[in-house]
Amino acid sequence: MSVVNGFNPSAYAPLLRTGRRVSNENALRDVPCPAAAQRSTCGLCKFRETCLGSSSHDDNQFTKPLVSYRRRLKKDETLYRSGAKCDAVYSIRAGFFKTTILSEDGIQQITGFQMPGDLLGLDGIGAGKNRCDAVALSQGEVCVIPCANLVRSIHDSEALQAHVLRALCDDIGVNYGAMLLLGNRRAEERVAAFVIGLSDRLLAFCTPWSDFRLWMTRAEIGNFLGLKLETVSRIFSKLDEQGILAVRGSHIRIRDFDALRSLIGNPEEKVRRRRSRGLAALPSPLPNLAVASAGHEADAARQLVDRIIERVAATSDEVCAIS
Amino acid sequence: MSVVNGFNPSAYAPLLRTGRRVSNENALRDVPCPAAAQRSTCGLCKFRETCLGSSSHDDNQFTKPLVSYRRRLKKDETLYRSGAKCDAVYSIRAGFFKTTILSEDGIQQITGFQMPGDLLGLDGIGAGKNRCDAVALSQGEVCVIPCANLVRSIHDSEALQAHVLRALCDDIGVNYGAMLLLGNRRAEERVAAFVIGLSDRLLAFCTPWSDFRLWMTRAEIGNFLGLKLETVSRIFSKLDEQGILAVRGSHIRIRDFDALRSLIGNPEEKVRRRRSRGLAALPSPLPNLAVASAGHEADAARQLVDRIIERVAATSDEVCAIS
DNA sequence: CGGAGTTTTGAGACTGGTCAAAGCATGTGG
DNA sequence: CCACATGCTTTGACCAGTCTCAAAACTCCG
Repeated sequence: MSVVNGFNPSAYAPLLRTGRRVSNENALRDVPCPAAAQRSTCGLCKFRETCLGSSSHDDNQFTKPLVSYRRRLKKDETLYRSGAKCDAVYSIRAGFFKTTILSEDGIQQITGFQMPGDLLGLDGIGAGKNRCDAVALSQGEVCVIPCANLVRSIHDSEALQAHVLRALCDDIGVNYGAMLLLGNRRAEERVAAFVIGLSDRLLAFCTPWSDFRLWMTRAEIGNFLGLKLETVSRIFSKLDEQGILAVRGSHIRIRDFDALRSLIGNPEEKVRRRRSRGLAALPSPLPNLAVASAGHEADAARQLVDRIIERVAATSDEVCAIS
Repeated sequence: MSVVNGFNPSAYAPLLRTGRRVSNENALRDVPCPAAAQRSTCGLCKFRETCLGSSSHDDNQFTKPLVSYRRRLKKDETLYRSGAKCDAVYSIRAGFFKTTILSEDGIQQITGFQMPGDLLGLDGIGAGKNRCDAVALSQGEVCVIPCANLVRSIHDSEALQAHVLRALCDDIGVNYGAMLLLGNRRAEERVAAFVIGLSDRLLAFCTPWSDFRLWMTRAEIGNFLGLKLETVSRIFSKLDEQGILAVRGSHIRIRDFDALRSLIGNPEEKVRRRRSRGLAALPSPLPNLAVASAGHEADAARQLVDRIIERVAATSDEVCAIS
């Protein structure tokens, strides 16, 4: 680890203290476990080693700082717009975001939800233009990494190059998962997978995985999942009745994780129907468990172990509340 | 252009001549315009400048050859498997391919169809593992680019780095388009968009855009589009009846391109219903025409002009048949 | 307390899926 | 060269899941 690695609690503190608008200062306040979030914010960042400049140990040469400044956003504020020149990439320090595309005939599709530790705008560096709109779902803060810095640094540092390639490829993997979800899953499965996916990512971000806030509206969830908001609402209600989830407005709690997970491959009594002809539901010719679930792959093992440990250990839901 | 740029007609000729199995030697025979295909194969390749090594003019240093060898595949042969170590990336010289992912519970999703000029396996370089299975839909041939070569060369050549980033980002853009298709479009729109997309790409690949072979089965089209094969078949039949397409088995002809295109935003008399609430169908707040249609962006202008010229000029369908 | 936006819930319509059977195309073997 | 087998495609009838429209309930905020 280099001395200056970007993780500096004091640099983070102002975000907690400031906030002229008390009502909207929810970027961290609403995260059930602010201390944990604070602790891990820079630790999750892919560029933490080089963000503020460091004497890079792999190339034996000095690298200039990646991050030029930080930017804070209010809820509903747009970070960047599709089609605009991509002059920077962003690493999320705080807050939740969505990215959307807009078709020629005005149809909007949410392509993803992002949280602290995620990168925004990386998909624009290839063409030099942003492909999405990025909008804050809550108050948030991002580290601004100018593309010029990034491209230069990619050339200088093999580690950084690997990071960027990795992030891009992971993104593609996540998109593949989304395509599978949209193309092959019924509504209930999609919602279940969505909640599980959120839970997984929140866990990596070190907040409680079973009890969190949905930063997006039903309409946004539905848009992302290819469903209408009413359908999402109905499924939430149904899973609530079944005791699998506890949904109260924008707050959700996973009460039976296994049941939730089992919804995905086994849509109730439809199972016996599933031996259909055609492409779907092959009896898994080779035991390929690696793909299509999310974007984990190399860290998957470690994360999975962490998750299992935490989930098993957590008989109560008050896991992170100690801090 | 460097002297050795990989485009060498004599190197390509063997593929045309060989073929112990007369019946399956259809990689090029079935393309309506073999001469055009041959002409453009290497010209479309993103690595044509450096594939065989060249004194790169942007870095003023000698670059080692990218492509180590070529590999020929029979129909239904697997180029690489998901989860396997990604030791190479492939540039398609001939033939058509599909990439698929397999979920943990055995559901398969086709993530894309590839044709000459496209890259395969690039999404694996980040994690070092392939994320998809890649399978040949026809006899084909690929240039094998070992990852080691590629990663080394990315570091040496800024142009190549840009190419790779560009290809990855374009891939992401295409995936976004697919998500929009799967999440927001009805069956007829999906099929129409699929045919148009194929046509566009075949045109870039310099084969007739209006009259081509569908290399994939109905089941594969349906899987890709999130529909069942019967639905695809029904829609083909319907568009055939309407005189928009002429579909005979695996051969398709676009008879009314404008009508086909107009199907996408305006699903018949549903238009007036479309003033729905929620996220969909905003009246296009900003005229953003850049996204979500396909992967073109920088070359879009040129390609578009070409396309329009060719499409307008082509009163008959026998465009490329001169060669 | 009132208003705007979000969520829930219901009733009915319709798209697309499911199952089934017949029609075709392609390749194989006699 | 033809008959047959296999796999793909087409078409029909029926049904289920999801969408649409509508209205009431709720939440958040001024």
